[in-house]
Amino acid sequence: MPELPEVEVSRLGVEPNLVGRRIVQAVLRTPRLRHALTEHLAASLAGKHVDAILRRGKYLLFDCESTGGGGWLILHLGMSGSLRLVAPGNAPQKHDHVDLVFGERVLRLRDPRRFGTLVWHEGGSPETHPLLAHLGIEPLGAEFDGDWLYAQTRERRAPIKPLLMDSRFIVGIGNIYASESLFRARLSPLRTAGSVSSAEMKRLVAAIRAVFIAAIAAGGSSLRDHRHPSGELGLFQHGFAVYGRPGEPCPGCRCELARTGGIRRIVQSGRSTFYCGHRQR
DNA sequence: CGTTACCCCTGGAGGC
DNA sequence: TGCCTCCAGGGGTAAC
Repeated sequence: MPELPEVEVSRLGVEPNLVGRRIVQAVLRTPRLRHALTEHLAASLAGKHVDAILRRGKYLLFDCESTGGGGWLILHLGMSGSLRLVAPGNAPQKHDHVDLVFGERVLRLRDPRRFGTLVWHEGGSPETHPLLAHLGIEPLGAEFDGDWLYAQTRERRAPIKPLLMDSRFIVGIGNIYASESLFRARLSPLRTAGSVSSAEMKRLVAAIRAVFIAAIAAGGSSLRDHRHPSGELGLFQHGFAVYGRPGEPCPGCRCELARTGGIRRIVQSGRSTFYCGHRQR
């Protein structure tokens, strides 16, 4: 579910409420998500002071290094995970697997499909953890620009859309925002990465940034489970140009539905891709 | 290299 | 009402 914008919205929601506070207790109600939720994990979290909450790709990183026996909590929301801030005593609902109790407030993880991840990392930077060690470039970072993307893709014969979703290459772009970014850049998802020109790559970088910035500002996309930690719904799903709109007129080719056939749905690497074959070349 | 199949899970939508 | 299939915002592996 959550792609970079939803994870960043979650981070922005929890950061001002939790940084500087101490985890009194970790309540683990489910034996495992993607990884086991052990007594060791609960014991490691108890008593830790949260110094900062960072994001790397779709991972949230809770910096707890200042406490004795310190380390990092590494959290991934998987396909259906969401974070909520609730009051102590708030009754957990189905799929509320984890509570981090911070005294007068509780950080609650809900994840129906349980593809999420919660692990404790000791021994320095979380970048050394196997889950993070091979992650690619940050799309909102300064090093990511058209020149970088162009240079990195010259020998790539894979279609551009699945490449955008490859976290070893670039992080944070999931199935929704890959389609939305390519639409904004007017690039076909079927183009091989190596065939995309320098000017087109510049357009693509600008499109990815613009879509992410707009989505974060809108509170992310709430298709099923995503919420702002305060409980508010994200609104960006109303701003999708192509995702989930097969057969609808392309918002860039208005009044030409009969000629263009509207938005198409195809499957690439097992995932749905939505695009306008008329506008995106 | 790159693609496919399959796995981890639950739930919603739609056909019958 | 039930039962069936397909689909879903992620990511990992093995096989071709």
